[in-house]
Order: sequence, then C-alpha cells, then structure tokens
Amino acid sequence: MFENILLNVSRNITLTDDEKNTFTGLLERRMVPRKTVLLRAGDICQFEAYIVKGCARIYHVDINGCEIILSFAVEDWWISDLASFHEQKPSMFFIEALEKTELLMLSPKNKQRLLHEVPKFERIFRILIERSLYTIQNRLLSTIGKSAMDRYLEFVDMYPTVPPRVPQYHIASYIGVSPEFISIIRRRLASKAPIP
Amino acid sequence: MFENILLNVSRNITLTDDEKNTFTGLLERRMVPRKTVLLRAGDICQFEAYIVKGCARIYHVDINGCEIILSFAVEDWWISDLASFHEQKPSMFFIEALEKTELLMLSPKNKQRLLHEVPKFERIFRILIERSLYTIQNRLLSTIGKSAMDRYLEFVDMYPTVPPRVPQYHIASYIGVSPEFISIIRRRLASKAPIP
DNA sequence: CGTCTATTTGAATGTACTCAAAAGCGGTGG
DNA sequence: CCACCGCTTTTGAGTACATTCAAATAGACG
Repeated sequence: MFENILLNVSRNITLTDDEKNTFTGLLERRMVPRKTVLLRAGDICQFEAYIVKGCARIYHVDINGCEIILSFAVEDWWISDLASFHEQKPSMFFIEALEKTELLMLSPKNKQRLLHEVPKFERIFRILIERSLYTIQNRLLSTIGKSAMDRYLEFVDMYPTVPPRVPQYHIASYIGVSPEFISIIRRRLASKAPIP
Repeated sequence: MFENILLNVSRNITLTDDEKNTFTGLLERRMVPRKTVLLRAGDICQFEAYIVKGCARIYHVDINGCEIILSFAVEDWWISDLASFHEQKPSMFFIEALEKTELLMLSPKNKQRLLHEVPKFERIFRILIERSLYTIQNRLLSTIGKSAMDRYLEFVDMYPTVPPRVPQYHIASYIGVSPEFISIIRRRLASKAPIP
C-alpha cells in the first residue's frame, strides 16, 4: 500500500524506517469511485493527495461555465490546489476522480506534524511545488507559441497513459481547443502517419 | 538602499537587526544600463534578483525565433529563473533589463548561507515560488479561456506601471498576440470608453 | 436491441495573424 | 530650429486556424 509513495519520496530524500513509519502514519488512505468530487471551487483544499491507483483531474470553471483542465494526475502523481491548501483560502478549482481511485491524503495538520518531526520533507514539498511551476511554465509557452496539433502531441507525450482512459473532450479542455477540433487533429495525424 | 527589500520580507517574517544585517550583507548590489542581458538561455541562472529601481523581463525564444515573455518585473519584485537556479541546469530563458535598473542579487551560495543562518527565510522563498505558481496558473487560465482584449485588460490591471515604460510589442509578446493586434485592441478600447 | 454518451463531419463564422506600407515620435546633428 | 534617421505604432487587405452549431455516426452498457 505504501511501497510506491515511499519509492516516490526516496528518489529525493533518504529515510530511516522510523521516518518512513512517521510519514505513512500521517497519511489517510481513501478509495473513491469514479466521478467523486474531492474538492469543490469555493471550498478550502484540505489535502495533498498522492495517487496510488486511478486518475483525477483538477479544473477551473470560468464565468461562462467553460471548464479548463489545469492538470491530470495518474498513478505516482500528487494532486492538490496548493494555493488553497497553503493559504487556507477558497479554491478556484474542482478536483474530480475520473476512475475508481486510491489516494493517500495528507491534511494540513498532518503535513505540519510531518515537517516538524522530519524536516527533510521540506525538500520534497519544495520540489513538488517547483515541478508544478516548471510544468505550467512550459505549458504556457506551448499554449502561446505552438499550434493545437503540437500541443496535442506534447500532451500524448507527457500523459501517455491518459488518452485511452479519459474522454477526448477532457483532453480538448486541457489543450485549450474545442472537442471537435481534437477530432480534426486526430484525423490529420492518422492520414499523415498511416503505418510507420 | 535596503529599506525596500527589508519591508518586502518583513511582510512575511519578522527579523531582528542582526538577521537584517546578515541578510543585506549577503546581497550584491548591481546597477545595470538598459538592455543589459542578466541571463542568457543555455547559461545557468546564478541569482535571485530583487528590483530596487527599474524594470526587467524574462522571456523565451522558441525554435522559430519568436519571443514569449514569461513575466515583467518592476520595483519591489523579484526576478530569476527558479528552475535553472535551484537545479543548476541550463536555462530556457533570457532575462533583460528594460531600463537602467538597480538590483540586489542573491547568489546560490549566499542563499544557502542565508537559509543556514536564518532558517526563517525558508518561508520567504517558499512564498515567492508559490506566488509564481499561482500567477502563472491564472495566466494559463486567461490564455486558454479569455479573449485577447480581456487579457490585455488584465495585464494593465496587474502591471499598471508597465505600459508606458515598455514598447507595446513586449506587451503583445506577454499577452500572446501579434503587436498589430494590440494596436487594434487599443483602438477598440478607445472608441468604446471615450470619456467615462 | 435500445438508450445514452461520445465522437465525427460539414458549413458558416470569427478571431487573430501575416505582410506590406504609411504614419507617428523622439533624438541627433547640421 | 528644422531635417532626417531609426524605431514603434497604426492601418488595411487577404488569409489561416480554430470555433460554433447542427446533424449524423459510433460505442458502451444494461
């Protein structure tokens, strides 16, 4: 149950068995069915969640009711609204499970305890937030500078396991195009590269 | 010379006079003329810089030679490529002064010293990186979900002092439109709201 | 097999881009 | 003081990429 998350953090810090136990003891395991809303816009995000198995998305609904997906998360990824979590202020986002999903959740209180008892974890969380920043910076550059087709290809490259698992209109909402246009992109790709 | 930066950090942490001196002693003051390139893509970013006076931009040049501005920084803002600085890896960005600019620069070595001697500063730098993340998240949502006109208005709102100081093609490059289109947006705004 | 949801297709439209040319603006030197 | 130069902004025509809307088709599931 905890092997993966321990491997995940061990890529950046080395932990004793005691520290591992402290860590895993502060995690709350949660199993949720498809379509479970884990965070609702307007609420305060009370978790950083590690995905053991399954898939989720974090998205914003704009004033016109349009959804924009900020990111997907699959196995071995973390998902949270860090802005809301850290500053304990209302979120602008929804987080929803897209499949039956197994999560390990860390509450603000338990995170504080963890950082207090095992300060090394500061590093992990700094790295997590830095990664989010770099990822979204790159995405902004692509959104501004590249064509929808290029962004689609980048998406498939970044989330190779996602396309078959989620409906295409979700991918459209991530890429920043209409669902119909994803269909056109796919047609073009199919005709360009029939059998490699 | 240090009043502003001390006010800046004091909004988030309380410092003794000793700690203030430790901090300011680790900063390197630099005065650069307009068009100075402080960081070149491919190089490793060796500073986090606080702007005392002046104005700078951080931008990416894509494979077609097109520039995309990631952000502007004016008085009382920090500027750096955190990805490159933290992981000491080559940057994808250029940082350039847009005016004669006075900076206070913190090197990686001095930052380490600072964090070691005054661990409270962890908080400041975590907040800085979090702010970058939230800012760019919002910008991505605008870029995907809003019209160029709305993005222009948001820009003017966010950087009220910038538009007269920098050429409009830089603003275009931030908004993600052609310089010509900024011109059209301005014309539309002028005709819509002549005298309020 | 029928129903519901997701995807594809096509026509008409729109937003923003490219390219080229003209106009504006600020500084410098005769 | 004015003329000229270089740089920035504006304007306009033609174009491209992506959208909207509506309808047809395909897939999944009971």
